[in-house]
Amino acid sequence: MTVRVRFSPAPTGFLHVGSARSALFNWLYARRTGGTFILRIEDTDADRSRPELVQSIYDSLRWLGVDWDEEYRQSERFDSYRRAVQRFLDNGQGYYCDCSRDAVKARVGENAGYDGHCRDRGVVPPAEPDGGVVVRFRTPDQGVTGWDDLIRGRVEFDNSVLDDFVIVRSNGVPMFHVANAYDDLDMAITHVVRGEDLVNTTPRVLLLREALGASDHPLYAHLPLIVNEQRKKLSKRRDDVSVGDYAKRGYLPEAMRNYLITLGWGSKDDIEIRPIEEIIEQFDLVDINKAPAFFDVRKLDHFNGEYIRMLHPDRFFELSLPYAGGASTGGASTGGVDPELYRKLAQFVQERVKRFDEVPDMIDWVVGEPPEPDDKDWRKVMTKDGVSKVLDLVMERLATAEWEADVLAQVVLGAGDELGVKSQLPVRLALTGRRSGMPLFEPMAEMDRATVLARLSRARERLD
RNA sequence: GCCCCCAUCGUUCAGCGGCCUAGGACGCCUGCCUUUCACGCAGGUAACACGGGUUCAAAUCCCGUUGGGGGUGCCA
Repeated sequence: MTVRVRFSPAPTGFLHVGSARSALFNWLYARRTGGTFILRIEDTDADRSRPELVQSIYDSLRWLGVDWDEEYRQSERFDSYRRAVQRFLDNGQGYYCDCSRDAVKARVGENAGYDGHCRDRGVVPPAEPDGGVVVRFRTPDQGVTGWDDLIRGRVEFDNSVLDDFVIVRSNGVPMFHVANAYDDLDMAITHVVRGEDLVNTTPRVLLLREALGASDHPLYAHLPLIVNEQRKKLSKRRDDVSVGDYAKRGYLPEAMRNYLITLGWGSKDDIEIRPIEEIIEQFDLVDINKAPAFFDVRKLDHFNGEYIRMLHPDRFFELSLPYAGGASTGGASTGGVDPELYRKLAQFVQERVKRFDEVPDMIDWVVGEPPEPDDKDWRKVMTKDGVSKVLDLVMERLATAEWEADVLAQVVLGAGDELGVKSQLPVRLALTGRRSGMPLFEPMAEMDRATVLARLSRARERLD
């Protein structure tokens, strides 16, 4: 039997990292087994689905390198779902119910679900839609519904705790359970890999499948959730979760993909950062962890830095150039950057950024204006003995020195040696506004003499 | 309230009854390298939630406690 898995996002928002990981695990399993990976857009709720978001889901999946073999849209399959529901109605597994929410609550209280009030009342189908009449599914009163979860082991629910749930809304549109059960059956899905937040809907889907005549069920694998630092499920409101936003901030798709996979799964050999081909080779659903995992951006940053350093220099230049002209957070805006100038700086940048959006702060002092030095940095670097003297000497020699990196280094470091003072840091702070950053002299050689001297003398004046 | 699930360093993954005086990675700290920072390299810090069993032997199996999470919609 060939593996068929699906990723079924609802287009109600941008793809977030949790969904992306679900997609990834499905995709990994399909690729590992030579199976089929299906993208199924679950857009049965017209009020909440936004068609234009489907494109953004495509974009995020493609960005991550997740490709799909088949695609379906549930909004195009309503006829099938309605036929399925009609069968339930015909054989008594489904029934009409005209109870309002308040009426149910009045009968059973706040903490209980539906009480089966309309099971045998013979409520008739509404003349027109939206007359407040829904279709419910008759769940068994006894027995258990369960499955052997690939990740969690045996999970069981007493049928007595399962309410007769709604399968068709009062507006005539079938609920996602129906679509889900019908499609998994119709599409011959063999493995359902999805978030743990869906475990409790599984018995409903299982029951629906049986009502649909399924002789067996797919294997289920419920993934542990990705949580924030409060250990709560990642939320679109509270947390930074949109895959697209990470792409914009300068994360590499390979790094994001690799990191996401390490949340809940690890290879036996303890190697985390590795080509996707190796991961595909080693991946198996049964090895996935049960416990929720915290989305640690700092570790993502580390992965990203590693991937950035693995980039061919030309590729790094290409990918980071658009960020180079971005506004810097520390200093003034760098405005548009001359690509030829940036090309010379890129090699130094590549070695020390973890994200592309760190590029502007790295180069602003060469291509634009440096930020005002931090007071603490200033005190630490500039208030040492001899700083004024070194600055004077450096300026004097720089006025006539040959404008070339080696010479500049010699001038600055030489002056320091002669006076027995560390000269690199004061010059760096005066020039770049920061205590750390790229190597000093190569970029400095790309600046013009007047600008360099002006910055040095400005710092020198401040010392008096 | 009811249902379901989870529990190894701060974080993440490894460990699937003896190889564990618990390993890797991120973070943090120290040193080396070095024009600063970063990279790299060499070290260090730090965990089996608790209590009972089972067993010759438990981080690993069972039960309970505690703690955490998810669900409980005419959303998916």
